[in-house]
Amino acid sequence: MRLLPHPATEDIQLTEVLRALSDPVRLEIVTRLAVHKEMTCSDAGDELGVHKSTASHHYRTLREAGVVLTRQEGRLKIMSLRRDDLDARFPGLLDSVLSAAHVNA
Amino acid sequence: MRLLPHPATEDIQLTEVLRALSDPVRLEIVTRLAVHKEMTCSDAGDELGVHKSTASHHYRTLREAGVVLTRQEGRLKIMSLRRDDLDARFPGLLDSVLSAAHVNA
DNA sequence: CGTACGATTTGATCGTTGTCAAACAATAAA
DNA sequence: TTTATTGTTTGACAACGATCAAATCGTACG
Repeated sequence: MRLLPHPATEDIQLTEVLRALSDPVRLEIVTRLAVHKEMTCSDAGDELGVHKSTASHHYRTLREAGVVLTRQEGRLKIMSLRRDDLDARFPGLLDSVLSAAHVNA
Repeated sequence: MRLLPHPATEDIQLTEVLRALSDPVRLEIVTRLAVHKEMTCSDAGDELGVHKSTASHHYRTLREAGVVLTRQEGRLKIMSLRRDDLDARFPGLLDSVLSAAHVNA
């Protein structure tokens, strides 16, 4: 079970998180992760309406911004929200965004 | 005392607000507005370190996203945060962003 | 009216970004 | 080892965005 490179919690930048969340496709990914806890990239991409390479680009953006954590299991890559890390760094931010996006966070 | 065109509260879009706040210069403007309540564009621009036309572009972006309200008094334009509108539409969002930006909201 | 002031607009430049398509890589399964 | 599955990477392209400089606009004041 490998982990892809992620920024440390203290290196997560507010403007980068906001930027990552400001794209509709990425916000959709995040709201789904809020509901399903974990998702494979394949599942996430199925209903996004963009090419898989585009989806992959968004996964990377979210990961590099520190919003999601990605681990590899077999040939699957599994994403999850970095809830605790984000809450520690920017208290209340993720919750308010999720509730603003009509997700029962 | 004239008002410039602004989006109605119900037309404020989450992704546009996040996008507006994701630029360091604009986030700086917003954090100053959180402290000073009202600012002329001239005052705001003085310490931003960008050309006044660049600053003007950011004012417009914030206004069109529904983050700030701009009114004209004489030859001054005065900006203020749309706190109530943003709170009504996206409860807690602005506060969490401001506190994340180290502002005693 | 002419001048100064405050701010926007326009034009140019340069980097970034969202997108698709096609090629590639890595892992699992037959 | 061949094949299928899962994602990533690369390349190309169009759109956007941040920036500065110069011109412009609107308002107030001599």
